[in-house]
Amino acid sequence: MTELLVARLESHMSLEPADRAGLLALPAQLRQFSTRNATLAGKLLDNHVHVIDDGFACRYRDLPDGRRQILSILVPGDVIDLRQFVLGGAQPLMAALSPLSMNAIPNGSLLKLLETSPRATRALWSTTLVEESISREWLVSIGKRSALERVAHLLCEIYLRLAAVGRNTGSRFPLPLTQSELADVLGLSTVHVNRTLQELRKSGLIAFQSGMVELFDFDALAALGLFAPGYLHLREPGKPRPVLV
Amino acid sequence: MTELLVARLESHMSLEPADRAGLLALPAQLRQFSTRNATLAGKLLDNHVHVIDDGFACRYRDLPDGRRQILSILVPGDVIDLRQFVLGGAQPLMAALSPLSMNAIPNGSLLKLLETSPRATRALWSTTLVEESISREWLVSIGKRSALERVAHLLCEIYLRLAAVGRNTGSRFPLPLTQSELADVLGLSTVHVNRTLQELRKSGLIAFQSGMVELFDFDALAALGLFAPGYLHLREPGKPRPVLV
DNA sequence: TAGCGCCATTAACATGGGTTATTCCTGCCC
DNA sequence: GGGCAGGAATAACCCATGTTAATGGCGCTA
Repeated sequence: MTELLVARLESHMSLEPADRAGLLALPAQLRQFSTRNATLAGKLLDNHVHVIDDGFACRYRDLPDGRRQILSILVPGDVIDLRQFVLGGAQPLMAALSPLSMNAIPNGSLLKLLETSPRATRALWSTTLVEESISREWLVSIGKRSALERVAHLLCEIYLRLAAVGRNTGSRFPLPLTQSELADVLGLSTVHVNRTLQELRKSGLIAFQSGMVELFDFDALAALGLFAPGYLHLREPGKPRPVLV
Repeated sequence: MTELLVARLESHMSLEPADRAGLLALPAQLRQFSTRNATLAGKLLDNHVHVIDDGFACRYRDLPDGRRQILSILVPGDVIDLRQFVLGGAQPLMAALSPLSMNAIPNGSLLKLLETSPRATRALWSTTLVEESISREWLVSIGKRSALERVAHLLCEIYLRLAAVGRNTGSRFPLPLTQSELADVLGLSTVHVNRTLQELRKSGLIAFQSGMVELFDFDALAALGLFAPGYLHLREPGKPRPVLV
């Protein structure tokens, strides 16, 4: 049951049939978490790697005095604990932003696949590189983009990431974050997120209600947010990206 | 001539003798760049991976209207183009922050090593994960830390990263960035970086002159910057981190 | 359907850090 | 050794965004 993982890997690079078969043969256990907002600490299986099957989660860091920064938004297809698998040590905390289902793959099975398939290894490696690329783009947003640009940029990003795994409906997609959580993503205050969303609504660019976003003019929003999709490393349908070997 | 690379990998995880030997056997060509401030675009060898041997560089992103965000500071031991090697596609721009020497390793040789050594693969993978971890910590800084905390945090980070590859001298270390470049790292204005450095100097915590920093009280600076070194994934001397397999 | 709690919205006000501009310093070049 | 250029240091002023606080709405649950 790791089709979604394969789809995700193939959104970034092409796979050989043997690698795809190896990945699809990985044993996976589907696990459900119904409660929003719950930290995932202690809920993940030890010695397993988890792939989000449905729902949203986030990584975050808390500072001692209560400030919180959300470090990444995790969507279906994201592998959420490769760092621990490869490097060991602690991961940033994670929390569910919606009811969540995940596939848990035993470390041992994955390890066996990686021992025999350098290409599958590089495919998984590349998902961590894409995540890094996204982190860096968020640095640009928080460091240099205005509030309006930041919000526009984030909406464009999430839209494309969801579209890559088929979780959008035309120009609509789910985004189950409160304004206060968006504030922690964007390095803004809740109040200012609200002001900024109002402004985007008044310009007729977006609707955002009950956790659903609609983009009325993606190109205009992308221009406003100085959004350039290259950092997502998505292969365009017609243009497979050259891959090593 | 890739001892520094091995040292760097071993600062994060332990290597088996065979892996170390394979890494040390990689052919490498030492290349010098004497001009500061020059973009590295077009200066790196195609189909090679580069490891910084001496000097500082940075990755950065320019926005169309001239805003610039520095995404990472690259120090000796850093491998600077693994993303391109694994994922292809474009990398963020890079620039030299000082005269620079780098070892260029042919992609083919590296690929051959990775085909045969899953552990060496995971070691290189882990350097990209550590870089990602650093990017995320920078997100916390820019998103949530005050200017004073940001500067303090950055100095602690660079100090430890340089110490891990033996490029500090007691509590002193090189940091060849202008205040305006620091501003682009920290998401601040040049003027405010200056104000903040003055404040740290007045508190007797640091000296910073001609590209050399001295930390008079690392612990106090770390407390001020809410600095917790875990995200650097450095193995403490006495506590080797458990590694897969 | 009453009551509770979380979230969104808005207003009024405060401020950290940005902007602009000037001076100073130092190293370098002719 | 005079002039020039880039960086550092300051000052004065400004504004994008933060803070605080109050109100309203909506979906639970009993």
